[in-house]
Amino acid sequence: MTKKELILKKSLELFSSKGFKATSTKSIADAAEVSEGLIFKHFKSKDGLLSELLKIGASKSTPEIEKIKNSNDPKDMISSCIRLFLNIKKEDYPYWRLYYASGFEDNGQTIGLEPILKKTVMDAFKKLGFVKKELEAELLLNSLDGLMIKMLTINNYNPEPQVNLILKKYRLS
Amino acid sequence: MTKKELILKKSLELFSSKGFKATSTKSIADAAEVSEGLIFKHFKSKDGLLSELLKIGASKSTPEIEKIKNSNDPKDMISSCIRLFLNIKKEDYPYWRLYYASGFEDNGQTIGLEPILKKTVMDAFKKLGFVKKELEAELLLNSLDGLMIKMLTINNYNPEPQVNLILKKYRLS
Amino acid sequence: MTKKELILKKSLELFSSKGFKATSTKSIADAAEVSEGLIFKHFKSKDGLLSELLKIGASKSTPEIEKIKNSNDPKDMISSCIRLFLNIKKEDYPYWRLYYASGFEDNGQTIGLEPILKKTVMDAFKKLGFVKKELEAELLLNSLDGLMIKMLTINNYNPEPQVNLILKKYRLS
Amino acid sequence: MTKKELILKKSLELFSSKGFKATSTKSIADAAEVSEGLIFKHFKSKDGLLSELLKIGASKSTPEIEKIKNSNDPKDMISSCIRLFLNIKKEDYPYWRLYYASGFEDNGQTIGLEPILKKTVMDAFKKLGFVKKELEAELLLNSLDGLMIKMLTINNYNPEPQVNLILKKYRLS
DNA sequence: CATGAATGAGGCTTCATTCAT
DNA sequence: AATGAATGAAGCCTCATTCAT
Repeated sequence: MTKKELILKKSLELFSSKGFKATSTKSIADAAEVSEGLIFKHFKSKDGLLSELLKIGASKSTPEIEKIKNSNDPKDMISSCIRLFLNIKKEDYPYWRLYYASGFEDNGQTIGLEPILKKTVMDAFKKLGFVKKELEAELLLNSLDGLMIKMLTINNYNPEPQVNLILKKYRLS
Repeated sequence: MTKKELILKKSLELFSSKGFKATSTKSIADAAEVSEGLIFKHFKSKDGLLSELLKIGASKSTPEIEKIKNSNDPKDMISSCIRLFLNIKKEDYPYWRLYYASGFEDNGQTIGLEPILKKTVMDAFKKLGFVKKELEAELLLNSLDGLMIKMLTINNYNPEPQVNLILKKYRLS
Repeated sequence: MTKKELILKKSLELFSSKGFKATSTKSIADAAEVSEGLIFKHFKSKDGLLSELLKIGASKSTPEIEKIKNSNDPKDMISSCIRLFLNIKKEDYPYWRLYYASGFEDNGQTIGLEPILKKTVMDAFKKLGFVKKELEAELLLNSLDGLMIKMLTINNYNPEPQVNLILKKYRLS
Repeated sequence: MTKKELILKKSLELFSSKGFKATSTKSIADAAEVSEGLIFKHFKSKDGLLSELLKIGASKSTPEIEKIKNSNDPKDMISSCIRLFLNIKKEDYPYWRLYYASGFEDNGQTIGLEPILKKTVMDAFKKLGFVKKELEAELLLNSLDGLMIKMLTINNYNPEPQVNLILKKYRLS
């Protein structure tokens, strides 16, 4: 692992566990066993480091989400959205935690899964003949956001039972 | 309004909109048109101010939640939980935003409605004959957490349509 | 005990144990169970309180020292100086501690027993026929200063053996 | 002289002349023509700076004291202890002033030469056949403490006459 | 690429002091 | 005489960032 990668790894962990503001560049440097100056050589600023982290995280989840979007069968699509959670790797939790926390730090941004999945889910509900497709999409995503937050916050939380229950409610299991 | 109350009011606004860490005690003092020292005379420390804020907020929502808990009919109880959101006053949004954000700041705490309502909702589902009462309670609360976050994050978000949809899903409307 | 006396008592204790600078007016007020404002009503400033304390302390030891100075027999005089220590009351230790500490706080002041007793002791040595009366006086006072510091610093230190030894050295016992 | 050394030098001067508490880190930074932050980069805290200073000072006097301790002849040993004072360099006065003042700041610590020299001096008196060796050692060290304080407190004080007088009293000159 | 010394702005907190009551 | 709310300056310390090496 290069020093740059080490900085990315450790800063993600720290930002996601203690918060962006509460994490000092010094503590990142210490955790990555790297000089403080190097962080700025690589990322220009603390904000630059955060952006990079969010970009990398987003790009990691993109392919999986693309796959969902390209699904033809609306039932499959919704089912995949719900199952998505079971496939998130433990190592990617810090990224998601950071993603959700960032939504809270500055007010006014959209938060959660909506900007990522709303359009897709709405389309699926439309194809399935739901009239109030937007409301339905929102409800599903809200439930999933709630679940996600629990996963990210509680140690060793197992989302499977909830996922199954949700699938059953939508008669997808 | 006393100066102490002014500090409480302005700090709640600032903490909830910019985050606890990102809000300086100086900025609170300026907003409340008060000397910085006074904050510490009244609340000992910045953390002390936060605690006070959370305590006050919690005590505000307590009576309403007590009322729900004392309801005898389980259908009423669940229905009240869901409708709860329609009754949250705009002026109390900052408190709730702070409450949710605090859950994120330090990892490991429980977050959201679960510590407040889980037992109550579980009992209601039990009385209604649900087998997987815990899972059902969790699902409902997750949905409501997702909704809550949207309410708190998006300006002028109207929760009523979602509330109605959820009520319909549980055949409570 | 009036509130003014309480302030004097508690501030003496605190100044002498923690130092003048390290003692806040708040801590004095707390210890004396009195409002902070009252300290300033009575003594104008923290420095004023210190002066008052030193003045009171000095006036307490004055009569005993006057008595020594008025002694006719030089042997008695020196002997009394040395025995002085055995008569200092436990309750007056804080004052003496403050007196010695004050000598250290700002550089350049004379410190210790010299300003109080030098002339007296010198006269006695002169009457006893010592040639180097000044040096002898200084030596005696230095020894007594060293002893005094030990008394004031070490808990339950008993100065009697040292006093007796010094008396013997000067053939006064 | 590196900036770190400059900080050490100036802080020693200031602490010893105005007292630890009464010296602000800002005033040290100004005196050393250095940013305030640098003090904390190098010494972690104001207390850390004080410790460092005391450590350095102690290590400076150690070799001379070791030499005394290793002396075989008890007369030489005591004589060296007394003469010690004549060899203290003017530049080391601030350190010694700090050392004595620190003993006063927090109550309960031992103060002065006792922790440094008592055992050595006692051994010497024992070898010389003194019965009350402990009392004698204490008396000598008390006298020397008194002398030391005068040296450190009074500008351009010359300890030589006192040193000679003490040597004579112990028949060592 | 990498370091570590150095900075200056700003953060939280404490302090002596004032003043209306 | 006594309080306690209030202040503003100052104190210690942390921070993100820069720069010479």
